[in-house]
Amino acid sequence: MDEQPRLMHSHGVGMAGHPGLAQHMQDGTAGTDGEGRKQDIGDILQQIMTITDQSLDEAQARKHALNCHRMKPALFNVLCEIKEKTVLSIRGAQEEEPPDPQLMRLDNMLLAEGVAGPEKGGGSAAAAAAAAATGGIGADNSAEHSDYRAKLSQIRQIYHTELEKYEQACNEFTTHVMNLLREQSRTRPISPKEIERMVSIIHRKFSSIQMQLKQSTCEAVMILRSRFLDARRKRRNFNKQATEILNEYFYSHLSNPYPSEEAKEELAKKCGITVSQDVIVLTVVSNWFGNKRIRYKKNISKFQEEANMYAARTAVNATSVSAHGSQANSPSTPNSAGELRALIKGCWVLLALLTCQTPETCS
DNA sequence: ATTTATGATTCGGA
DNA sequence: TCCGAATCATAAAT
Repeated sequence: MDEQPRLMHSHGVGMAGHPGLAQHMQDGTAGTDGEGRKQDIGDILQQIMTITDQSLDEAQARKHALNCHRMKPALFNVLCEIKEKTVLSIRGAQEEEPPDPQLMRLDNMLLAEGVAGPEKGGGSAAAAAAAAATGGIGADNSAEHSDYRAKLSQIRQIYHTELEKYEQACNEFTTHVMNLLREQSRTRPISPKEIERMVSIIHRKFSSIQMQLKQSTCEAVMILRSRFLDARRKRRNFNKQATEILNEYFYSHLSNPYPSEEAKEELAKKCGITVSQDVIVLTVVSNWFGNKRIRYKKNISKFQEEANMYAARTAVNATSVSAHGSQANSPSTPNSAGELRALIKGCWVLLALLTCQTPETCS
C-alpha cells in the first residue's frame, strides 16, 4: 500500500516498475495490455483525487462515469477486504454472544404464566392453582377466578400488541437501513457481509427493547398474581353441607380422626371441593382435620353437643343400613394395629373415656 | 366495635 | 413428611 502516494502523483504515466494495486487486481497477469490497465488505474485514481476541484455537475458526471467503470467492482472488493481486515475484525470479536440468561428467564416465565405461547394455555391453570389456595370450596371463588383471568388476558393482549408493534418497527427499520446501505455501497465499500452484520446489530437493539417489554409484562403478572394470592388468607368458610360431611367423618372416627389420603380425597369429592390440583384438595381437608383435632382436644366439653348429635346421626345411619352389630366399627374397641397406633399416638380414646363424652362409651 | 369461629400458615419435633 | 401447637387473618356473630 505504500505505493499509493507515488501512484497518485504519477499523473497516470510511467507506471512501469510499480505494479502495486494493479497487480493485486489482475492477479499479476502480465499481458500485452498490462500497460494499458495500469494506465487505466492511474487515470481512475487521478480522477478521484481531483474530483473535489471540479464543479458539482462535472463531479456528478465523473462519479457516474467512475461507477460504470469496468474496474470499479475490483476496486470495491479490494476496499471491502481492507475494511474487513481492519475495522470489522475488531468489532467481530464481540459477536455471537450467548443467549441472555435473563431474557430466557423472562421468556420462560411468560410462557409459564400463559402470557406468551398458545391462546388458552397455562394461564388458566395458574389461575386455578391460585384460586385453589383461597379455600377451594365449590364455586365460591369463581368470581375471583374470572377476575384474575380477565386481568391476565388483558395483560396478554397488551403484550402481544406491543410485541407486534416492535416487530413491525424492527422490520421497517431494518429494511430502511438495508436500502440505505445498499445505496451507499455504490460510493462506499460496504460488503453484503457488513450489511448482514448491521442487520444483526439492529435486531439485537430491538430485542433489548423487547426485553424491556417482557420485563414490565412479567412485573405486571407478578403484581396481579401477588394480589390474587394475597387473597388466599381471605378465609372463605366451607358451606354447611361440607362442614357436616367433615364433622360426620370426624365424630364417627373419633378414636382415630386421621383420614388416609384416599379418605381425604373421597371427603373432598363429597364436599364438592373441585379443584384441578389434588395436592391442594388434600391440604384443605388436612387443614380442616388438623384444626378440628386440636380444637376438639383443647375444649372437649364445648364440642360435646356437636359430638352427640353427629354420633346419633351416625348411629341411626348404621342401624338403618345393617340391623345387627353396628359395634363392629366402633372406634372404642381398637382391634387393628392401626387403631392401636392411633391410641398411643393421640390418646383420643383415653380422653374420651376420662370425660365420658363420646357416645360409644356412654351408650 | 368487639368477640368468636374458623381456615391457613409457620415452626419444631419425631 | 405428617402432626401438634401456636399464631395469623378474616368471616361471622354479638
